[in-house]
Amino acid sequence: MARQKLHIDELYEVTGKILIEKGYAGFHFKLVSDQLNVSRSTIYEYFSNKDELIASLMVHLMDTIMAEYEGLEHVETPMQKLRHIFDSFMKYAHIHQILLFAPFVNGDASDNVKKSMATLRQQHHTLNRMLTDVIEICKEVGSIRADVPSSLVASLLFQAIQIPKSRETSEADWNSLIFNVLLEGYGVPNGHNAATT
Amino acid sequence: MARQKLHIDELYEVTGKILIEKGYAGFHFKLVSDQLNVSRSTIYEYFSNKDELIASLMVHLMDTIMAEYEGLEHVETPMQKLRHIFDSFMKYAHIHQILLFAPFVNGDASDNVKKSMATLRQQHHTLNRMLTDVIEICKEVGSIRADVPSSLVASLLFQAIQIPKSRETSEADWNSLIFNVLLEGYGVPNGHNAATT
Amino acid sequence: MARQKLHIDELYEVTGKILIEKGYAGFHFKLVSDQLNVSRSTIYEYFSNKDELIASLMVHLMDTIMAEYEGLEHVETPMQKLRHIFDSFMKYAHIHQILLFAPFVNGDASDNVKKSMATLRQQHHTLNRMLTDVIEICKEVGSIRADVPSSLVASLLFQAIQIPKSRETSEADWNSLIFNVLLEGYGVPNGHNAATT
Amino acid sequence: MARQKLHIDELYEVTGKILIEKGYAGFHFKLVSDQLNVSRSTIYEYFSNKDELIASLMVHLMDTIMAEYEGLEHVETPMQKLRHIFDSFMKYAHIHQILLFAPFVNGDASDNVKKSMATLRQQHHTLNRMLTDVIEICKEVGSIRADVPSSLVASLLFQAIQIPKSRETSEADWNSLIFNVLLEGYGVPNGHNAATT
DNA sequence: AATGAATGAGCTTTCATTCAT
DNA sequence: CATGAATGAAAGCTCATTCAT
Repeated sequence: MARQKLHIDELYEVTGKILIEKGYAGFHFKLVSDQLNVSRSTIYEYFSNKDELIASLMVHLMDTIMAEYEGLEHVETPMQKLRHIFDSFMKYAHIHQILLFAPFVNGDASDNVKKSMATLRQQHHTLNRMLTDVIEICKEVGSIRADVPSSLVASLLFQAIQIPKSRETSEADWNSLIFNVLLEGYGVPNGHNAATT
Repeated sequence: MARQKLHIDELYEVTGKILIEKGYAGFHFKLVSDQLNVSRSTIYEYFSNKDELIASLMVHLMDTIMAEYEGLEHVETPMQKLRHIFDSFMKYAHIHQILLFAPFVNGDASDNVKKSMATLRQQHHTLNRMLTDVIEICKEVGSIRADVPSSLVASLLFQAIQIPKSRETSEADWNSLIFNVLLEGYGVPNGHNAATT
Repeated sequence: MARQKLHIDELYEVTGKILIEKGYAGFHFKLVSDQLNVSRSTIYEYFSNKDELIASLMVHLMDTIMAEYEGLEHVETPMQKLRHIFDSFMKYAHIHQILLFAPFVNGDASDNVKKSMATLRQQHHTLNRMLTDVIEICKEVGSIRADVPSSLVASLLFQAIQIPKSRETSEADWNSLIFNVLLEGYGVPNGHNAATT
Repeated sequence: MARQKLHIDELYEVTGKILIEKGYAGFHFKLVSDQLNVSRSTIYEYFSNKDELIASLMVHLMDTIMAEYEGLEHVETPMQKLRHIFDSFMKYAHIHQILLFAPFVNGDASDNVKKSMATLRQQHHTLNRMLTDVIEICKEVGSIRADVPSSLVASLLFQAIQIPKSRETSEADWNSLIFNVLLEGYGVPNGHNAATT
């Protein structure tokens, strides 16, 4: 077979795709090398083991995500901030799916992995804090019900990444709809909702 | 090693636990046999391969789930029906998590597996239909917003199984809260929700 | 399953059949127990291991064979004796096929096996000697070409057991034909056989 | 263990040897890898399973055999042709022994295996036809007795591969002798063969 | 006697990883 | 850099054999 250049970004792309499709344990170098038309051993020139590749990918993806929140302070209202965060969740839904595999990464694989995962945890924490802070402020200004735990609001917003995309609606409209439904509920105000107890 | 009796219900239990913890590809007979203190080969006396065990477990679990909907017709209002379904989602959240791995089961493993998975798909379809029907009726009687696609409502209700349980609140209260938040939204009616565009 | 009596003769029969069909290494207790509708472990009540069963079967079969030669001394001419031996080869062709697996039997399996195999070798040797003796006498009386090694004649006679049975001819006729062809050749006397060099 | 190069021809050689010694079911990769001083897994780099290796070997061997019959049309008399075929049987006796295991190959193992076995059956059929045709022609020209079924003649010629080699005679002489004995019989013409009934 | 259930040994196969070129 | 080839560890699976009932 003719020699094939390995491009890291392609490697990352394929790795992410396989992770989503097959799960963490279902990820194998063979699947990657087959799709990139390179030899399995070539990947080892760049990453010394499976977990290093995945951890490195995660850090890379997390960077993409964090970049979204650079100018967040300048966004006007807290609810607009929340919306911004939600939009970025939806925009990078696939990335968040991948990051969900973080707990599976074997940190003992190497020091590099350990470091990557530490960074990742750090950033994940930052992100979480940012979201919770915004939610708390929303509550303070009276935009979000005080009787709903912030963690629940955060959960609902985050889990929206798993909602299947609509094929009839544009992505923007679909996201708006979901955000709105979470905010206002799918119930009809003053409707026949007797079961709410 | 002293001979150890293998109980199918324990086997099922451990299998489900490992599936949730490690994912489909991360499931191995060794993990099971270690936890049950039996020999790996003993499991093969009952299930001739991984997929047969998992498929069999899924059918078993699905039966449990379907039993929940026996008396559903007698529930009074559609919204109460919806609540009933939601409650059973939450009650069997762990089961639904396991059933999410159904697409990974290798149907070619054996005819038994093929049959099990067919049954499963059938029941899954029935369940889906039931839920959608209830939602549609809720819309008709004016309990659920007509502008929200039923599939989205279904998604939100179903994905609630992934929300981490609260440690401060009783399960019943927690479920009520979630159901209520989905219905009425976490936003404050007539609050400062300018970002809803 | 209802308890099933295990009859040794059935066990022998099935064992022989499987040996012929699958070869020595392809023989498994599971195949036997399935065909006899008994439990695998039941066989161990009679034979303490695989090789013991097979060795025992072989001794049993060899006895059947040897019985054929009881009255051989009273047969008139040496060629008639040869024919008698040949007929018994053909009659017990399937048995001889089974006995061909003798070299595969693992004598270390147990002392019983060792003894059985020793008996077997002894009888095999006796049989061989008997055949060779008859051939030698045939040569002496001028019935068999002196220029053909007795071992070759023996080989040809014995290997006839592998010739597929004819479906058009009765077994007796078929055997006569083969014996005759071995004796007189399939060539036409004084025919165009220039390649015989 | 130091790394050891695996040569396909050695692999084929050892595979054939083990097949003859242990039979089809008695063939294991471990036996092979032990004899070649390579790791068992190394063999899987070349053949993805037992049957693929064996099927591949058989195709390879069959090619060797078929090459023998390239110039057969130019051989003068039919009896010389027959002799040519017989000689090649004897020359490649060990190959024919191996090919006898073809019915045991598990075609379901993979598509490659299926294809190989189809090729093999095809060639086997060609070979069979060739032999039968020559025999029929021999009959027509009066070299072979018309009262002997061609299938029997073919059987006798083919089964000669199982006759143990003589240690006292050269291979050429031994083959000539066998061919001659089959043609003319081991009986003495006009001798005391009263048992021929 | 006959059986169901359990086990270990050993074979099959996959895959991360190493190494010489 | 990229590769082909080799390897060991571990998972998948089969089967002879044991044991309590």
